[in-house]
Amino acid sequence: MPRISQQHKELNRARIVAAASEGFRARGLDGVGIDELMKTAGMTHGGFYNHFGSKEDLALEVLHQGFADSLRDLARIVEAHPRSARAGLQAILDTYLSTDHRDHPELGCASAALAVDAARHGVQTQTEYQRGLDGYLAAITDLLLAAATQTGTKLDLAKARQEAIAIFSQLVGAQIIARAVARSDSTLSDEVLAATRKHLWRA
Amino acid sequence: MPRISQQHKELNRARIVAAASEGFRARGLDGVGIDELMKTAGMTHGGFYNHFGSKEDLALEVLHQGFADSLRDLARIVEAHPRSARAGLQAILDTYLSTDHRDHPELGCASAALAVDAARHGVQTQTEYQRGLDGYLAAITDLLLAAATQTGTKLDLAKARQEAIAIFSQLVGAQIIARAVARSDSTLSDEVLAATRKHLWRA
DNA sequence: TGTACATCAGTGAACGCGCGTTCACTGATGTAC
DNA sequence: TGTACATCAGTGAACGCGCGTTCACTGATGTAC
Repeated sequence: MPRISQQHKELNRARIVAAASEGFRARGLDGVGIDELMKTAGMTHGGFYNHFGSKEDLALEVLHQGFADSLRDLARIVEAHPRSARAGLQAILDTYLSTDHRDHPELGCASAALAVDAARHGVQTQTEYQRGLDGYLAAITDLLLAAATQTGTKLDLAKARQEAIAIFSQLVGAQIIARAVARSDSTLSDEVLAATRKHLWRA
Repeated sequence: MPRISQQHKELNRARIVAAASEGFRARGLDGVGIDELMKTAGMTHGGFYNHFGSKEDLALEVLHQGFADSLRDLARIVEAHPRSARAGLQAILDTYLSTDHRDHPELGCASAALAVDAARHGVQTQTEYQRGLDGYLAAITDLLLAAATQTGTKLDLAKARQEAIAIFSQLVGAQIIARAVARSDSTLSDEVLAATRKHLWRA
């Protein structure tokens, strides 16, 4: 059958990244093998190295693209509430802390799914994670500042960023904990998400 | 050399658990092999199955003991502030969000280190994690109630528990994020811990 | 208390398996004329 | 436009390696008399 056209090659590459994006987020960077990824992408494992130099390279691309996708999702939610930054922020919190997000890590936030993997991997992986985190924090900070302006509250940049970090920590932590007990005690898992939601609403 | 006395056997078993406790927290349940654990414990790998039925069994014991240890540490901090539950709580937050805790996951909170592993493992692992989490939340809830009583604030049980969940989510999330960028951007990592500390102090 | 024997904790080789990676091969694609 | 040839994406077998687990062996420990 080979060889394949150049655009077909690019499509295949995209398929590999898509398969890895879901697989890595669901089961970790070391939890899915190249053989399985390539099978999911509709190929055999040998061709992998026509696209990537190593599994590590793929992980970096997945991390990069995963954060970009998440940021795009975030922007879309904000745009759906053009009148009120506060409403946009609340919509983000609700989406993030939904049981749907908990039950589908493969489609969800790369930060919650891959933070621990980043911590256990090399500097390159951490750098990619860090860039994504920076983007996230900047987006939330902007949203907090916009909300403050709209409601006439005073809020300086430093404090807004501090708040953004605290909020994001809470989102990631709650989702990770909720996922850790999802199969053993779904009531407790639901409670963690609900309590965090209520707690954040009050601020 | 073999066979060994019964108390020596128990000591060897404890050594295996200790090695696994550090290894698993530092690099995950699937990140350390039995061969390495047994070597760290001062033996060869073959004897492992005289102590545990499988690696999974060891993981369950490590999780169980890890949470018990952490709860004991927590109680010790509280006892160091007998006059003020509020001061005890603040000491816990400071300890948890210290750079020292970030830099030594192998000696730190089992929840922050192993939550993602629990999510990706079987129901038994999740059940063990859940029991530990329950203990943690109960301890923080009690502390919040005690602090409210001492300061004359009204706080019902449901709200205290909600607060406890929110606080713990934030602790775990901040520590996981801080660890994920520790090697790539220590300034950002420090900032995450500091911002979360300040945010929690205000409540 | 002393002896004879069963037990069993630790050893180290071996097992099957899946991993990341390499490679000779293939034939359709892309290119030079 | 047509032809001849180089390129190279995907295939599938193979590589070395580390994993969790098994097992025959050992000799000191524990026990029965």
